Amino acid sequence: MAKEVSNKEENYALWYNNLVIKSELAENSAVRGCMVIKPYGYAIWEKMQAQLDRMFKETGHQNAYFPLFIPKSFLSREAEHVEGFAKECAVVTHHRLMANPDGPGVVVDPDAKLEEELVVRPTSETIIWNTYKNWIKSYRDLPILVNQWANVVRWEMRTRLFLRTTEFLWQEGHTAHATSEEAIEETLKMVQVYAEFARKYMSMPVIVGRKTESERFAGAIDTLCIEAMMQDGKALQAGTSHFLGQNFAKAFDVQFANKEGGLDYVWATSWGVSTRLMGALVMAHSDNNGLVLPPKLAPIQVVMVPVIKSDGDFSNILENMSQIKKRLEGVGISVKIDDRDNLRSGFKFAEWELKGVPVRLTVGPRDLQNGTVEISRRDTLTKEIASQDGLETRISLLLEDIQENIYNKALKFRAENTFKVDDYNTFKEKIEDGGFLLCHWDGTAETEAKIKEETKATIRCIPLDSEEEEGKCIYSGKPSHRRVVFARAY
RNA sequence: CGGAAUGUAGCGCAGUUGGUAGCGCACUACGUUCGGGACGUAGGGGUCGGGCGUUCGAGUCGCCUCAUUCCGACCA
Repeated sequence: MAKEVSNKEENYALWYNNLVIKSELAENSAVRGCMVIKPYGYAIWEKMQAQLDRMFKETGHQNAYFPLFIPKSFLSREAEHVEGFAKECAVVTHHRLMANPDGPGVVVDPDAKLEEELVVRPTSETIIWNTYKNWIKSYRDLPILVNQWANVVRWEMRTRLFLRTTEFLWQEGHTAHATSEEAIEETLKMVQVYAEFARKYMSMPVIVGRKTESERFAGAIDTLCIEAMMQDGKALQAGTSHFLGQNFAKAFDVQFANKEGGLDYVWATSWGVSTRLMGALVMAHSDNNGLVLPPKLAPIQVVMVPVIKSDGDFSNILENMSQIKKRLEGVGISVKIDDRDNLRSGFKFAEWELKGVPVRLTVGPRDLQNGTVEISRRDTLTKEIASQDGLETRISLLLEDIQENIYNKALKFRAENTFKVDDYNTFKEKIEDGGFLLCHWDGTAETEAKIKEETKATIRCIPLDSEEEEGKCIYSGKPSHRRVVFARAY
């Protein structure tokens, strides 16, 4: 099965399907494009969750939980917001089933029609701001720094495993502030948290930037984002942080008494990342042998595979391995001993590589005799024989090295596929090969739309750290002061 | 929502001009193996996505329907 996978390097979905996670659908149901995550895959999400949660708490946030169902009317309070989400909402209209009077099975009880329909949250701004209204009376109640871990549903026309599923898991931060400055600062702070997470933990380089008006979140004044490059050269938006201004406060009438005794509308932000990050992780690092997980997010960091010659040796080897396991666990490394006796070691090697475990230790009769162990690293697929002495330090350093190496590899790939382009013909040629194109743009939505129409490339973001540079718009020739990032995106 | 394809065992598939369901992998048992995806023997597992129709007889033909995948359109 794995051999088949390796022939289709561009088909990341096969890895999802065969290795970690599986897209399954209830037959004959209206459930559409909802993923089922296998335990091993979910463990990766849990690792991400745990780290992000730590980072949110470090920046002063608390977790809370709000309802799954949103009264339909809430959604229409903010004009742009409803426009952005109206076309992809699942709606609850009834609350009861009954035995089918005309045959077997059950039907919706027509008498159980809801007074007001409920929308399954596509995002929680509305229901949260409806709640915040009751929480906020005075400037003393501010800021509110809340995060929610939840599932959301967006009934998009087309799903793509992990990148755009109908139901997905995410976190959404919703903060309320007394001043515009404070909210803007929060927006910036959280996008930087995402960038740090992507770089340090996912080993995935990202560009931090600002969305253009047309790519902005429905209801936001400003949207910041992190953009990553996948191995096929396409861009993937991996996280967003929005400055919502007073839009939602006004829509839900959330005012507070300021220090001066006057009434002000609250300033808001929202920010989120989702299970899309798992798609990013797969597409950023995988190779033809399967997943390559960064050690910091790998559910299993070290897998130990015994090589067995006879039953007698097997128990000796297992004994030796569990000693090593204890030592490694003592320094905080997660270790799995693959003691399945019905599989050959070669099969296990391939299987753990498929699952992306960063380091594999092989112990056989030879090693037992010599006090050695074979160390294989997933990122480079290289092996070496090492002494069992001092293994804790050696493996700890190796895990750090792998973490860094796959980051550098991804960074190098991005650098090799990022180009400054100054004329439109070159742009049209280059964009076919994928990658990021840094170009001048006149700042108009019209130009942006034209380029998208003609090349399918969009402005991924205006990098926050972009330097001022005078130039001419690649499309219109009008003056421009900085380059923006164009790419085809997922 | 447009175009194309697909739906048969857990997974991947075959199934001829219509004749009552098969292969590989996986699974179970036993044995031989084990330093890069082992092999033998014996087993278990199916309302052929669903419905209606044609027919003596439908996995196969017709109509409808549901769902999936890919390409578009759409998409904080």
